[in-house]
Amino acid sequence: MDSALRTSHRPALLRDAARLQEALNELIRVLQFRDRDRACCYDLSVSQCHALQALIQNGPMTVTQLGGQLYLEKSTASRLAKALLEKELVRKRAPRADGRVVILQVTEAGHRLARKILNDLSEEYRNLLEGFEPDVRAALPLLLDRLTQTISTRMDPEDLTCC
Amino acid sequence: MDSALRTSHRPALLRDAARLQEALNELIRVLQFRDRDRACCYDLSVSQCHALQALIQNGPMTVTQLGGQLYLEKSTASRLAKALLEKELVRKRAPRADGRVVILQVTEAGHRLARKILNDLSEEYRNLLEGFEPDVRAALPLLLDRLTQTISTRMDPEDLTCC
DNA sequence: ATACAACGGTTGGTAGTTACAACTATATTC
DNA sequence: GAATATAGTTGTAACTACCAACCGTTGTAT
Repeated sequence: MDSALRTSHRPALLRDAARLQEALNELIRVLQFRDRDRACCYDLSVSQCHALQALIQNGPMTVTQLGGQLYLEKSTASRLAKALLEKELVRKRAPRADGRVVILQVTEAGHRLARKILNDLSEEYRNLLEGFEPDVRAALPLLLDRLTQTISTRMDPEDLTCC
Repeated sequence: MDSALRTSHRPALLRDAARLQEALNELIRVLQFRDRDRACCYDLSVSQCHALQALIQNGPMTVTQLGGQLYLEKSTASRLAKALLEKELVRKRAPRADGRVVILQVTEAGHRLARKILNDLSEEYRNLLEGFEPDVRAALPLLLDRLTQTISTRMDPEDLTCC
């Protein structure tokens, strides 16, 4: 069906691009809204939650590395670290060779909280995924990873801050 | 392969849920970063850009409806509208029956700017999609729409602001 | 018919997110 | 040992967003 649009490749690609653009826009709005809504439940802001998860997924790291993980400027990462330190969800690991760096390590309390958040959220995603066919369930994360990877590497090389 | 994990259904579903959770987290970070980076190019903030696109996609609407589209509080939507009005990308349509409502309509300048933004972004997405197989290209937006739809309806009914 | 509740929108105040620039302290290099 | 580079922090400013209080319009009830 809809053969008029599928006769040539170009229009199909452009149409898919436009649809992807719209779909991602809508997705980002919904996710942001959900995250804003959920964050308050744990006495943690959205970005603090992301930081905590990044530290758990990738292990102890420096402030700058944390910023890299989250695509944030080092000053922003520093303040994020400060907030997590104050809440004692993270601690500074004994400095080693280089006296400048701060190594951030998730505390037991941090792990507990993160586990709780992950449990709650996974529960939600489990219910959500039940509405999808098993093969789609499995494919979805892989596809999203690939999409993220592609977008991310498309931006990295230039690194130009504007246009 | 990996039969230990696939013998029962439960673990597979939970594992997919966890992966989806991580994948979406990463995706949202990358997209936010990209949007922050791009916004400045058009003398438009990220949320103003979203508002403009929503008004174009869904036609003229009231301030509250705009807020609904973007998952924002009406006061936030009001200020967004104000900013777009000041930039003359949007105008107030002649009020009708109800003297309270303001109907927002995109101006010619607004359409021009939106077209430009969409063109630039579609160009990016076109290049991005070229790395994907044709069937994946077509499936991706549909899948994302479905995902968005599912997340969105999962939140609507409760509408509870916290926990 | 008039008081009053409901609604749409705006404004004030506040909190969180983020970047850029300037700064401090530690390391490296020549 | 001075100059330079690097890691992190702090000051400042713009953006995002909510809640609460408000104004004016509309609808409803007595």
